[in-house]
Amino acid sequence: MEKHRITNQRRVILEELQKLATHPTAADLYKIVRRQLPRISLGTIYRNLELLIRSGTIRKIDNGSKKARFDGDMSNHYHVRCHQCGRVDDLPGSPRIELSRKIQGHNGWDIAEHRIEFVGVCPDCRVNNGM
Amino acid sequence: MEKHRITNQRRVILEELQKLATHPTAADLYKIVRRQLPRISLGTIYRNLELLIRSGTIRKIDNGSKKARFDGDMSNHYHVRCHQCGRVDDLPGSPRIELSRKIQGHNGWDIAEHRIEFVGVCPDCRVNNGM
DNA sequence: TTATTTGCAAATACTTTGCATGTGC
DNA sequence: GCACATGCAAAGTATTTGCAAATAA
Repeated sequence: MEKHRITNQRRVILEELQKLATHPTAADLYKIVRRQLPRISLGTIYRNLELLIRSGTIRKIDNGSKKARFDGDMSNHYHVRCHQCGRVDDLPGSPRIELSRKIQGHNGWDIAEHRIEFVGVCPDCRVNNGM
Repeated sequence: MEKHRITNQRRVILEELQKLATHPTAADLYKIVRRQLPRISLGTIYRNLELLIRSGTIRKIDNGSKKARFDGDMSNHYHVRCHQCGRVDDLPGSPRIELSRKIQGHNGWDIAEHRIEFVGVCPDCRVNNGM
């Protein structure tokens, strides 16, 4: 098992991520954390996010874009992503565990989990579109 | 509406993609198409994939990795992704259209579609893991 | 003390783009 | 003929990494 220290950088990164419901990108988080730690580097953001993922404290959201987004809420939930601006919101309601069970063993695959992502247009973009 | 020509490059790229059930990356497809068109460039692969997506002929699969994968099968289906090697297979069974309907209108979102991705370990990796 | 972590900068990986040339219609 | 497409190389964007200095335990 890896030995992890509680550095200021690590603590602030995690605190800020857990404070947000907005699933920030690494660059978003960099901007936010720099308000408290102006000398932190983007490399440190990435290294700590990676480490926090490995330790099961946070998770990375696979969204269509090239930029990864991060989620400090480890409870099981689904996401809805805006096709236009990339914003990701949480959805209420608990996951359908039976979905994974149903697929289990299909063609020799060992299924651990499933993700559901709804894709649409967020309220802000709807307004901007003039709807 | 855009005017598209049927170039050799475009035709071969589409044919090869539709021939495959393996959801290749752009680089995979580049390697395959070069067997027929040795002078094709990777830029042309990307430009044509992009154009074919815009015209609704193929689709991009959002998988966790940094490399995009492409799917020449536009029928509605779900995917299963290998956590270890990145391989993506199709799953049988038709999508649960009622899922999107159920979410529709949540918090002002306009939902167009949903995506389900199962994540696990593929048969090959299971064998390599000694299971 | 000392193994881990950081800041910085350079490197990497994938994708996109500018431009002169080529080609489908 | 000419608008669209290609090949090539350079640029762009997100992320990762090497290394000397800093620091938590």
